[in-house]
Amino acid sequence: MAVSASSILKRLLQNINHKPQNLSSITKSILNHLNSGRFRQAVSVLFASPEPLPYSLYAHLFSLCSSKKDIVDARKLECHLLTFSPCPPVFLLNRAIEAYGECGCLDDARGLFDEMPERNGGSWNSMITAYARNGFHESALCLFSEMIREGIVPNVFSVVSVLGSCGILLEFGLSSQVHALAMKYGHSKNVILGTSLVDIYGKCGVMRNARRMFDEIETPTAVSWNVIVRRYLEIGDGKEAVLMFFKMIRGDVKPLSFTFSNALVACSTMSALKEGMQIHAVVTKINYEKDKVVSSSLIDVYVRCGHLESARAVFDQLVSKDLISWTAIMSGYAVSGRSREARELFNMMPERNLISWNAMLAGYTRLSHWDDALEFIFLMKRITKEIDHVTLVLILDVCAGLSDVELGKQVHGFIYRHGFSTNIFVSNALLNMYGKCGTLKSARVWFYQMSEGRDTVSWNALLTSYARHQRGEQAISLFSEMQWESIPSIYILGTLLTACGNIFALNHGKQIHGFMVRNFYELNTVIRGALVSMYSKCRFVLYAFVIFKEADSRDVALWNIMIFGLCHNGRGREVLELIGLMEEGVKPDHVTFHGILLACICEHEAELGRLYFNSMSDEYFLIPRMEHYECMIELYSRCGCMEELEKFVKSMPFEPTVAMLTRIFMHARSMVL
DNA sequence: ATAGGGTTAG
Repeated sequence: MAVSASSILKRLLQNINHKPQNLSSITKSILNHLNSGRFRQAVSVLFASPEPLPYSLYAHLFSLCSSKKDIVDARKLECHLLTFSPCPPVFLLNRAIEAYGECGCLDDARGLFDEMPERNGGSWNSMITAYARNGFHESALCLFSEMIREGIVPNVFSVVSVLGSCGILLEFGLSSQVHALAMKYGHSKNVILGTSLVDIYGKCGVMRNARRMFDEIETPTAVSWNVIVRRYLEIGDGKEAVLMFFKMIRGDVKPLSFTFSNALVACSTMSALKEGMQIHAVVTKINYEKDKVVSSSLIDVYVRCGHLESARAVFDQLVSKDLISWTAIMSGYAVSGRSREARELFNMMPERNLISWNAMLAGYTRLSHWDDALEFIFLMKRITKEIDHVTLVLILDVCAGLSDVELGKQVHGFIYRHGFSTNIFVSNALLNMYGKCGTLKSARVWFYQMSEGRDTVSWNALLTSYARHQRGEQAISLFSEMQWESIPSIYILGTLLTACGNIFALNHGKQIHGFMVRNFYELNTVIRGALVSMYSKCRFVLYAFVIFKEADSRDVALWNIMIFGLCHNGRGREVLELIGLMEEGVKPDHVTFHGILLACICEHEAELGRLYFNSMSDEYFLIPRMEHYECMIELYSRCGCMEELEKFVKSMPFEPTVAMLTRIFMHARSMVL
């Protein structure tokens, strides 16, 4: 309340100049009470006195009732006003309507509105706002159209008020009409109107219109910028959100703290470190570092970009840390795989809520630390009684990780009893749990119980379980069923390809490949790998090679799949030719060398194998693993290089395993025979 | 006299 009692006093004194008599003692006493913050006494003094007051004092008292949501005193005021002023000015009655609206007493507001002897645009507007403030947006819209029908020309205030309700009801068509009306009456230059139009078109998801409205605003205010950034963020266009933020900075408009966090969240979703850091610089420049909300978003940006230390620095320099900033940094450690440090922070937290508990638990499950997770769940059960769908999903993941279907069934019971079965995340996690535990029958039963509640993720979970448990045929037959109700994701297609490879179902594999081509799925590296692997396993290595060659870029995993595919088909020579072509930037890893050594075995290239084996540690700093030693033993044995073999076994940093000795023995015997 | 946006952690 910018209007203080003393400024009222000043205005009253000016009024008095026209009226020669002195300020009444009643008015003085009321002002006295108001000055000392005794609102109720002020009103009771007023009511006790049979004397009209200056209008500005009534106005002030009404607005105090509004802010205090004091319905009783608002009614007293109206009563006093009407008793002593037979013909009060319209604006005072509008104030009364507002007060009733703020107090949530729509009947009083509407009653007064209907009984007013005379109304102006402000009266309509107060009533419309009263409906809108109390969530009766339909009534607000009805009243607005009634106003138009009565021939009252809406001013900017009415238009803006009614647009607020349109925005909440997502009334795109009506908004356009009101928009047209506003233009007709020449309100096109008003910033606030322009901003609400940006807001509404954005809320209705018509960003093109929103952007056009924004571009038409001559000098957007900080609020206008906030709206456009927020709306871009909401429709998932983080890039444009961030671009607009920087445009705002270039336009020398000081961002609101909301705008900072909106822009930072956009950076988070895109893992845009550079932009995040630039925004951080602006935050520092205009001294917003103390802002808890901005800092929490900043922490999240750094966490998601993998810059945990920067996140920590932001957290450490916060003077007053709250639950959210604590949770943000703790969860940062948890999701980065540093659960020990996360737990230390968790223990240090001055307070925790369900979100903090869930974040810590998620840290354990992300790392597959199932035992820690389980212990934590029991602790959680003991200390906090709270649990929600996120907790349940995590607990089910733990059951799946531990393959503990008995525990999973108990959780299922809990879910049933507490009405979580309709939550799609929970029910999918349950499905996944049954699937991972290998209880495919339960998975299938639950899947059909989900009936209309299931989605693509559910299908994926079921199909993946079948594929993983050597039930490729069933997975493939389910796939055709699935297409009746959902569009398969690229992931599920990958899973199916793997299933086809495992059961040598070349025709099914080809069908899935064809399906992807026909439906313009983008073949990323992972899917390409699945295709290469499927075709190689089905002895169709030529196709595999074409898929491999057609890739725009190849990572080491794709190379490895191709190399193993060739080995699998006895094409060692081609492997040895191919690895000469490994692109710059793709470094061979353990798996690559395993494949190369297999190829050497295939082609009886003992000397070449030795060179590659040595280059592992000499050139690539890879420490050979068990499989590489096994390959070398196999290679030397097969080629009959017994001296090299002996030397090699003696040079090994560990004793040969039984399996190794058996291999050597078998080869030696076959040579003798 | 009356008008717009409304954030951060799982």
